[in-house]
Amino acid sequence: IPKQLIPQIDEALRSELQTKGHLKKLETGEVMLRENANIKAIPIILSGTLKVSREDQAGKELLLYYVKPGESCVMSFFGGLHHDTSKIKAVAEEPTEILLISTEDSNEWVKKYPSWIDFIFYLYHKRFEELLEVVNEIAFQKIDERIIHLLNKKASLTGHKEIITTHQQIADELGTSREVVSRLLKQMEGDKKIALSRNKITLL
Amino acid sequence: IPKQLIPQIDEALRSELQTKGHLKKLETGEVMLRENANIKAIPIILSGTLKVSREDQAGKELLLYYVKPGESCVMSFFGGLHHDTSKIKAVAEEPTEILLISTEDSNEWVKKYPSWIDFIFYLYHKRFEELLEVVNEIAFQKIDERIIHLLNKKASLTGHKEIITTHQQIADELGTSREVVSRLLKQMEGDKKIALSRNKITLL
DNA sequence: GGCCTTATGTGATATTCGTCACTTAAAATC
DNA sequence: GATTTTAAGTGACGAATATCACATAAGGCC
Repeated sequence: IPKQLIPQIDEALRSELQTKGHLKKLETGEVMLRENANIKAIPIILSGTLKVSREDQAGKELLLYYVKPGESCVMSFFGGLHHDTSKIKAVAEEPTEILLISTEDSNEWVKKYPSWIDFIFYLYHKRFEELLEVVNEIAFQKIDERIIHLLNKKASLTGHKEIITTHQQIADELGTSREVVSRLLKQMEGDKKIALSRNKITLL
Repeated sequence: IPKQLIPQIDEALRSELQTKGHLKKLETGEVMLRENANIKAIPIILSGTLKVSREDQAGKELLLYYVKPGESCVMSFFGGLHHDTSKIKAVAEEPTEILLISTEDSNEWVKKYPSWIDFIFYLYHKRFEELLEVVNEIAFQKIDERIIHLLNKKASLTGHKEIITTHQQIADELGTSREVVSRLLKQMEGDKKIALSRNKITLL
């Protein structure tokens, strides 16, 4: 099933993925990995999107990044190897197909396929940079800027200027409260930056 | 020079580090790597401490983590490979000795020494988890809690209950202002959690 | 079409934090 | 020991955000 999804790996490895990987389909909203869960496998996204977020003790959430087709949740990689528990939560944003790779297989491929190593390194690095972005945002940006940024991210993810979401959801992803988001969105509507309707925000 | 510093690598690689690595000494406060600089080598800390932080456009700073002996600044690893520029700043907290590894050597070792791969993976993972911690802190904790946490971290780093620092420095590391830090510290002193004097904070 | 659920709008108010404008104090230098 | 530099203390104020308490509206469902 995997093809030009992951260009950086070689053919032999690609066919190993085919035979050893275990296909799984997730519904929208289905939780792939919850915090503190044991990590048993490494998922590679075939289609759809995973949303990765962090929660604090009080249950407040914060979006970290999206995992798109051809990518993987790297935390699983090393974590799986060392019987670590997950520090993050991963939820399907839309119907999503993933290929589960056992930690044993991955471990073996590290020895056999240099391109597997490259792939993992690439993902680690990418996620690392994304995390740095998140740090920058929450440390230095005001919530209205963060909302704009999030809306743009969501729009580029789907390719639509219309974003199907609720204010509550945005608030959760930014770790703030619904009222704050509603107020700021209303303000942006006044500034003709967006148009609001129930369950939908349109970028202008 | 390297010895039981990095237990996870094997002897052959250890001697390669000896011969190929280039020793460098940094003074306190000396900048090893600034943001947007080209990455030419991977540093391994032999003694001392590197402080890694992020800056925003306005020049505000934020401490990300400390790099201790036997560890490395992983951003360099992949970044060096792909001629990336640095997203972070690294400064010596105290007189620090580092071993510089060229990206070419590292690249070769990836093929020759499995333990080098393990080492890099381990560091990536560790740094990743630390970054997640930072995200949690700035997203969910109030500044007084973050100050306490920082003081404890500094104390455990040196092994002393007396921390040599200024309020300004703490403010910088947390990305806030000096006045805020002074006020909150004063409050903690009232609560008998710490004792204050010029250039020094003592944990009680 | 009426009812119910869920989403959104909004005022009032409290906290937390950032900023400005100083003062005071400690240490460093001469 | 007087002077200068640097660190710390503090009041006043403003901005950003959080929280509470509702009112209103939009869609789904019977």
